[in-house]
Amino acid sequence: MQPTESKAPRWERRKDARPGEIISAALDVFVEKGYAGARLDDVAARAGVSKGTLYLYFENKEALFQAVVLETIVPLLSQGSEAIARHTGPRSELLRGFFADWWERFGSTKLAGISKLVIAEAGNFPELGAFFQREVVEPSGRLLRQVLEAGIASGEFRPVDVEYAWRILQSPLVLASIWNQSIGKFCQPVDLDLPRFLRAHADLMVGALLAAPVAAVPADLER
Amino acid sequence: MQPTESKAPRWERRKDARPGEIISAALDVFVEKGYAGARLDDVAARAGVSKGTLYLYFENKEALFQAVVLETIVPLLSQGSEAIARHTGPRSELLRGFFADWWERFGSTKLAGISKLVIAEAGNFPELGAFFQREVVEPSGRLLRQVLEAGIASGEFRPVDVEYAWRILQSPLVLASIWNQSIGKFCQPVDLDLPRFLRAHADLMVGALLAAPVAAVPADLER
Amino acid sequence: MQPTESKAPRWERRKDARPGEIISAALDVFVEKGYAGARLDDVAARAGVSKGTLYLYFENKEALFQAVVLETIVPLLSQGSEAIARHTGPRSELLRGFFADWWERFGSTKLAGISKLVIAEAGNFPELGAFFQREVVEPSGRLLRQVLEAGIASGEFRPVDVEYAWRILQSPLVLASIWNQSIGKFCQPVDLDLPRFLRAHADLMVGALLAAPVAAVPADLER
Amino acid sequence: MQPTESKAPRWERRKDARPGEIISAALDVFVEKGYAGARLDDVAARAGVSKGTLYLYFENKEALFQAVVLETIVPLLSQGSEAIARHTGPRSELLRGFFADWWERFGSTKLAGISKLVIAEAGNFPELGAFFQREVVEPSGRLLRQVLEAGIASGEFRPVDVEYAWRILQSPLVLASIWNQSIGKFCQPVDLDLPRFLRAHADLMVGALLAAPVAAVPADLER
DNA sequence: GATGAATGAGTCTTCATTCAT
DNA sequence: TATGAATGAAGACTCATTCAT
Repeated sequence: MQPTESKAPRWERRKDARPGEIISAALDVFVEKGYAGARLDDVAARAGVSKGTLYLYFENKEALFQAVVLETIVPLLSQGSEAIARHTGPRSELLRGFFADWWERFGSTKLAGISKLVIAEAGNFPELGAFFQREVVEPSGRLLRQVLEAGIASGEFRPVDVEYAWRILQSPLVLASIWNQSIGKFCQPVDLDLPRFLRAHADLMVGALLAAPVAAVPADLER
Repeated sequence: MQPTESKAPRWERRKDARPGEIISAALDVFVEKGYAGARLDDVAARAGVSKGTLYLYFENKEALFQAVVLETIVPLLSQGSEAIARHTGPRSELLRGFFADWWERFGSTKLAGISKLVIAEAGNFPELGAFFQREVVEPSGRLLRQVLEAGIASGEFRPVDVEYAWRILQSPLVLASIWNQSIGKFCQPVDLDLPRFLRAHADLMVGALLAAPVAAVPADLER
Repeated sequence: MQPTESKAPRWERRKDARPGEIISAALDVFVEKGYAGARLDDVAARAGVSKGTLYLYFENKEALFQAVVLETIVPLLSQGSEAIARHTGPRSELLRGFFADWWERFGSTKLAGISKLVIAEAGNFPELGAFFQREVVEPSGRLLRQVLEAGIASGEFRPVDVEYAWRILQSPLVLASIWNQSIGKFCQPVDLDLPRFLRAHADLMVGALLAAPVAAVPADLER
Repeated sequence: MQPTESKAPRWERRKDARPGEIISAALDVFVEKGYAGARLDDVAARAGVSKGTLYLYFENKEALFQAVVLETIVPLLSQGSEAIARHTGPRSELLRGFFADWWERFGSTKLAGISKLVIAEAGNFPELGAFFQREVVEPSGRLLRQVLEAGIASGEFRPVDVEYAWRILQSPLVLASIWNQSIGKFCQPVDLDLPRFLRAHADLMVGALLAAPVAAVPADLER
């Protein structure tokens, strides 16, 4: 009847672009709904494909989740590792940079939602937790440990229990990022000043590590 | 009144005890499985009632979940400031004691599961998150802030950004307790030594605060 | 609005009767559609229950199928075993009776459809085949072997390879019953005379076994 | 004709060969998995074509299935009566030879899978069953009947109900071949000795037919 | 003609919720 | 009140079929 109407194809062939589009959609849905709560229908709809198409690219829900982690979080780790290798100058500055980068590229983004998700659902999906532990937590720990050990070796940091210190040092950032993805989304303390939080964290952690007493505390923080 | 009164009563427990028993069972199941993963069948079985009975006391799963959080968290709050008021001696010791207590009474218990659960489900239940923030996080923050301020005022601690420092100082414990409730249940690093972790935490945090160079580092860790 | 309409209950509670009703419905559907082709929706509808109800009584499709076999076929085996125990007189008569019973109670009924189903689907559902082999084929073989061995021991039958003979003797009946459940349903040879087939089978098989030559062949079978 | 002719042809195989290759692949898959269990993906892969190509030659799965049966069964039929015509000597030997041949050329081959498949699917494809009955079962029956009638006429066999005897005599072989294609694939009785089974079958059947007392029983089986 | 990416209806299974007893 | 049998909507996953390339 309407000759111009026949032009809309039922679907398009986009083999190369699909996986990325699906992963991106899946990231959104997983972060928003959690693992169990994420419906593959929703992922498909958001990616603009049909449900069946998901299974052309990913074996099942778990594989899709792992792909999300591998594609979005894991690449950050190698970036971090390069930054560390490149660095010259005091280790304390490297540490501050590391924390700042972590926050900017992970903690403040929706990727942090993945951490929250893993913590929330690891009880019911142990493989998820093990996967995240193996692919994200441990590698990221190795980076931080490396920095600490180098700083101690050079005499810049005092000797601390490195095996545990790396967890402790990053905990405030990790917890804050998780917090922002859950409770913080709805009831942010009105006056939360993120830069100031990051500064306070870096100052305290560097202070905890430095071999010599801290020299300068910004005057505006004096009570 | 009723001639049949001599027959054994069909239900023995008092109506008043039921909601509490159900909530207690639900706490266990929710902590163990998360919200979506918790099956009302399991809750009922653990409470020793039938599934239908749950609906006599709670409108639905969501209402039960809210009741659990409200009933189990509130009782936690009326403790702690007394210990602080009683304390004499160095503030650093008070701080170490505070952390040790927190871990023993909360972080290492099933109650930590509630934190995890709230974080996990706050996205779907915003009021829950707000409630937890208002009733748990902030009061506990006030205590810690009090200690820090007193230490700074007395010159024992260096001046730090108290408003943020309290979050930072407790984060490692909070995160560790949450971790233990999820991933840690299935893939604990084989050699995790909890006392050593607590010691490392207290050392680092006290080190971050002390105005004078650290004195308490064990000699065998010195380079 | 219509006061009399409220009388129809949404469903009835029939705990004891349900399993039997479901099994009966499942037998029909399985025989009609095969294992893979049987939809649990259809089973439920035919049993007059909802799909969920099936899962109150049977763990899954396979368990339902096994229940069908256990409830409908297995009881026949113990009946057969009793009949054999009760028998006195020539073994050839026992054998004729055994075959006649088998046909009447199994081969000519829709239970034979289960045999066909198992043969048809054992390739895709090996457990199904193994279950049937274990619960039906082997026990029924033991019965027949028992008869043969007793007949040989008494000198009534000539010595044959019992281990294989039992399969051979019953094959014509088994194959005919399977045939009737598949091809035979649509293209029965017009003049198939079942009693005559059964008689021919019994005559040949007894003839194959008897130590002495067969005495009487009915005159009307002569060419 | 076409200036581009010097380029390598994109498809090498002739159009005419395709249907046969597909049918051959489909035979394997159908025999292996049954109708419902056969995936067109597998058929395509085994035929070395894409799934879409199947639809160039066959309207749908059902049409492909029918083509498979029609193409593979028909060629089987133009054999056998010659062997019978050629034979001289006792009919019992002819019969033994007939059974041995049948097993070797059909019962023990993949073609037996077709019998199983037809029996399994005749319920859903009545025409298939009718076709098989008409084109395979009945012609093969005529051959066997011929042998029996000749043997009876010559006095070597006792007079039996030929019309039914031919079915009965071949049933054990037919059923065994079907069995091997389904349950037997997964749970073969450990000690099944096929030659011994064939010998037992021939002995029993010849024994059932011979007019005179059996002469051919091996001495070591005598009581 | 040939391909294979894309579709979407269909099926088993789970579980929160209802209601006859 | 208490029960637990019954419900039915929802979700992960499969695969025959279509169609843009």
